[in-house]
Amino acid sequence: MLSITGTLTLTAKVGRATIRQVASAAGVSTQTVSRVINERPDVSAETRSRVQGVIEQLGYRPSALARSLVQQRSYTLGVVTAGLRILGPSRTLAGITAEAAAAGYALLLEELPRYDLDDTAPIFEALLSRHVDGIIWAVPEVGANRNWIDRRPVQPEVPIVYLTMEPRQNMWVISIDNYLGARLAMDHLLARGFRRIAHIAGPLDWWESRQRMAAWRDALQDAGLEAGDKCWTEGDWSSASGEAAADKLFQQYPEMDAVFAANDQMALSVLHQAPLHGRRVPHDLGVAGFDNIPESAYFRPALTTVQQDQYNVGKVAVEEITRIIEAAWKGVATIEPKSIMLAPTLVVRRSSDRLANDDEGGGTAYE
Amino acid sequence: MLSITGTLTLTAKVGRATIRQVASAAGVSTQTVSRVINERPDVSAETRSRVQGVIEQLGYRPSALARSLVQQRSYTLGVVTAGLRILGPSRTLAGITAEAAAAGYALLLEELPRYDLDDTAPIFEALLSRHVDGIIWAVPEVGANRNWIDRRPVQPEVPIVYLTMEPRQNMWVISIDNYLGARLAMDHLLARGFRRIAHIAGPLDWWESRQRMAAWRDALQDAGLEAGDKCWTEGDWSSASGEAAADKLFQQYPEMDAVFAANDQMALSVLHQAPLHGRRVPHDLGVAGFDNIPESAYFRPALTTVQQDQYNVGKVAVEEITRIIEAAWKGVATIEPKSIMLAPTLVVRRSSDRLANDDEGGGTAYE
DNA sequence: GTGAAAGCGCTAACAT
DNA sequence: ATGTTAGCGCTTTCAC
Repeated sequence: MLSITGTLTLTAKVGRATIRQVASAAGVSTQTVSRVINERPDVSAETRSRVQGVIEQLGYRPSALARSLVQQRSYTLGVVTAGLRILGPSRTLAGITAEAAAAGYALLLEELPRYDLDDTAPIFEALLSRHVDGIIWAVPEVGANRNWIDRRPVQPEVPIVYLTMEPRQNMWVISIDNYLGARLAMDHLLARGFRRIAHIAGPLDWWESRQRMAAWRDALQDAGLEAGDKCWTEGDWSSASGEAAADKLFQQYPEMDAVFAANDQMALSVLHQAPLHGRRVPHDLGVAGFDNIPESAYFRPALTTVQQDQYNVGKVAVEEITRIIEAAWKGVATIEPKSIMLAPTLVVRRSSDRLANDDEGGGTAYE
Repeated sequence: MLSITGTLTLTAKVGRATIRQVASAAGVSTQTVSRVINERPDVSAETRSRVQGVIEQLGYRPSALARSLVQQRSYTLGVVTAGLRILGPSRTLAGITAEAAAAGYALLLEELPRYDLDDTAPIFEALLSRHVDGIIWAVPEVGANRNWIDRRPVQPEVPIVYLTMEPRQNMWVISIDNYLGARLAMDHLLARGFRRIAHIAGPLDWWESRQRMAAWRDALQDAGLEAGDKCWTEGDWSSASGEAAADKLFQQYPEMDAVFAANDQMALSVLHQAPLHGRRVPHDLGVAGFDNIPESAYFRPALTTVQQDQYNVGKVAVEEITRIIEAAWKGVATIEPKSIMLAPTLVVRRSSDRLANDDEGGGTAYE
């Protein structure tokens, strides 16, 4: 029977055994313990079970930190987000957490205090100093907050996947196709017979807002319809701004017969303002939104809107970045960066049904 | 002039200088470089600036990993969350990220796939193996998902702060006072003259739901009013469940003159179902919700609801846990665990104003 | 004010 | 199948 005092460090803290303590208690070398915890085949069954017994008994837990240091690989992803207070980014984050867990990666999270932050160096420093294997930049493209990209070295230390932005050369970008989504909504309104369709844009320093607005304009122009300055106005995503925007449109474009709002919150305000201007939705005014927030099926009337799968954006981002990391690790020739555009879908509800029967006003939303 | 080949590792990867490379290039020892990057006073101004020059030039960045290993302290917090798809948890997370950044801590994020997960050991393993200095358990208390707490060792390796749960002995708990919040809503409805107040509860395996419901019942009973089984029903937080719940209440408790819903989404459905049952809100039916989601000011009528500052919960959690960590690090005698209950506030809007003038129906919500 | 030696906990590369 | 040596990048003694 081996004395436990052997090479045991006497000052060992309670509750945190080291590989050396395990080795000594099991009467083997640290290397053998390492082989056991990494499930390597070249350990005899007898030794393995003995070591495993000691591990259990001592409550030993390998240090991912030490492992990362020696392997120069941390199985950790850096995630930079912004605007967690609103729902979109958190959904993307949910997709990231789920897929990262499945892929065996931990997540180091940073949230930008503002969307329009240009000095991103400290964020990268913080992440890289902790040896992340890759970075997911899940910040919407707003204003000039992508300028720093052009200042970055051509070969970054770790792969970076960018979300929610205009695809660019030589970069990994994963976005929802906002233009397509808005186009789906517009084509639907046109097909339903609406002709004078107004637009409440999101803040136009957002790339997503510009995409949605471009689709609105193109759809009208392609149909030979009017899309002049009086036909649209800008909001800031909030219901409050939507209210002001709706009032403005009723004033400057009274002949409009439909409104396409850049998100559901602003569309909600249109639903509420319409009756005050003597319009019934959808008979006198068609309305469509964007996002498909959970409540939109319960607006009155239920809101036709564009569904974007933000959860999936996060999921795909992790899938891609882990592929890149694994490839680089295996020494595969650098993978060519590509952009991925995910297609949104249209959810048709009552707010765009101009021939709707008045009687079926309540009850469940139909989709 | 020193040859750069001196002690330089020739296989050094581009873009990642080590402290040794800096030392060698600056003609000093690694200790001196360490002193410079840690802003220790005992370095001559001349040496310091020379070293700093080399650091800039080489783009050297200290490895937080190596530092964590040797100092046995990572300046990293583990955050365990659940339900990022909905807004509450993300707001708390936003408070955590902001305060952690301010305190100089990084965040390792884990999301539970389900609320009612009882086998939490792997989560702790993952976090502790990465040497987190503390853990914030930001998972709502649902069903038996707190049972594992009683199985944990009395002295955990790192401090844990629990959010959104019933305060317990010898634990750090930070919660919103749901009972108080619901009581605020109920006392307000009673003060406005409503007497037969029904309740749509959240899922009753949630601690928060039970708190809100207890306050509903107590408020009625304290006023000598009825709070029997026909006066309430259970939803699942969704607007869809709220719709079914509202219908059920109109059937089983037709004499009700108000509804207190456990969240705003379910309250929204009450607002919509009321007209179908010949009730005008607020004249024939008062309605109050809980959460103050952004849209609730734009419901029609605008919704009276309870505001809970979930962002602040996250902020306070980080403040507390960093205090505990710093204290432990300085060897201060263990701080006595305590629970903190944060008070919600009531936001009074039109849906509870039974004497409201019909004319002022539209426009801006008044608060 | 500065440096040398030792070691945090682990694994890669070689022994045997 | 197992052990030895070296070292990941840094900090902590303790010298000088």
